[in-house]
Amino acid sequence: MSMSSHELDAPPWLRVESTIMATARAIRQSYDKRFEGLGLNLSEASLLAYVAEHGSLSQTQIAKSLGLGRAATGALVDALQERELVRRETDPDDRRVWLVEVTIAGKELVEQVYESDQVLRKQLRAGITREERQQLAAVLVRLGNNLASVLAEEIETT
Amino acid sequence: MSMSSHELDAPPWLRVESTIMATARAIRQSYDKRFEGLGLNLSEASLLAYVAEHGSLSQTQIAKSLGLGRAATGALVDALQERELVRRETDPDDRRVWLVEVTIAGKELVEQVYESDQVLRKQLRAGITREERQQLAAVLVRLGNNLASVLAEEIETT
DNA sequence: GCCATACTGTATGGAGACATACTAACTAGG
DNA sequence: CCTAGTTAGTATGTCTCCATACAGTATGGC
Repeated sequence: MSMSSHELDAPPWLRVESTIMATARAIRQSYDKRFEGLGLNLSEASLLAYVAEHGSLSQTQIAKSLGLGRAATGALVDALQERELVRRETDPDDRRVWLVEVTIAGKELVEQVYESDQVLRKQLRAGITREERQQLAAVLVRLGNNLASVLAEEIETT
Repeated sequence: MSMSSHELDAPPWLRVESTIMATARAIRQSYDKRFEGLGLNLSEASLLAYVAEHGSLSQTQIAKSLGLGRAATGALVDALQERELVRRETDPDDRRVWLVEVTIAGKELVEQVYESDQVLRKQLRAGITREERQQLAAVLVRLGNNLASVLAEEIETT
């Protein structure tokens, strides 16, 4: 609602931050809505698609690849497992590990995830060139790196 | 360690979304950390600075300007009021309304907020030109508009 | 004046993620 | 061996926000 036009009259740091934040939230909302018919949210769909593509993976590997914590990843796997879209196999080489795999039903669902995604992506990209998208990503990554060093610095002796 | 943060190997939609999301979270974290010494988080600092600049405002006005919901705004005002950085005055013209004002102590703190912000902003902007920042904002806004129409469309059964 | 409607602020419950701490299990040094 | 340190997954508490529902108040049509 309040996301459409960003005429926030807020202090500058908040303006930047909240624009990014609001955009992120909106993307999540759009995808959640789009995937709703499939009974998935964005995170679940992402996990499912990722595992479908890369096969048997430990939860820690998944967490790292998806940029989530291990706890959050475990919860997602729980949810997907309950719907039998995914199953956990024991790792013969390491008894601590669950190897996560997509079931047949899961693979079928992934197809629909891809379709839904393509429709939505097209809408989101309207009026934004490929070049702009790439620049957006590049700047965000640099910003992320700056943030990482700021946070790291803060820990070391300040 | 967390330097190489973003080599996400995730599905494309998640890559875009999670980059934005992660960046937003990191910004929030950085500011929270920076404001920690002042006993504030980003949202509280923003609210405080905003009210300090614009004077007596209702919570709804503040919520709108800061891009938050009314409930969240009320909670922030509660927290700031408890520390006596802000006080609520009744509106003589409308008994539903609280007019929020910054106390003397609050105004002093705002000065420090500005200082902290300037230091951090400089670090975040390292290696990013003004032009790039403006483009970033512009693209985000367009993306936000696309998202808004997608969400709206979804409701109107177009 | 009286009523329907709209708006302010609050309470509550839920979503989604993180940080921390814990158990079980692996691994390397002696 | 066996102990210390590390890692995988889980449990718990917290944070920040949203959505919804509610009570009190305002406002405009009649």
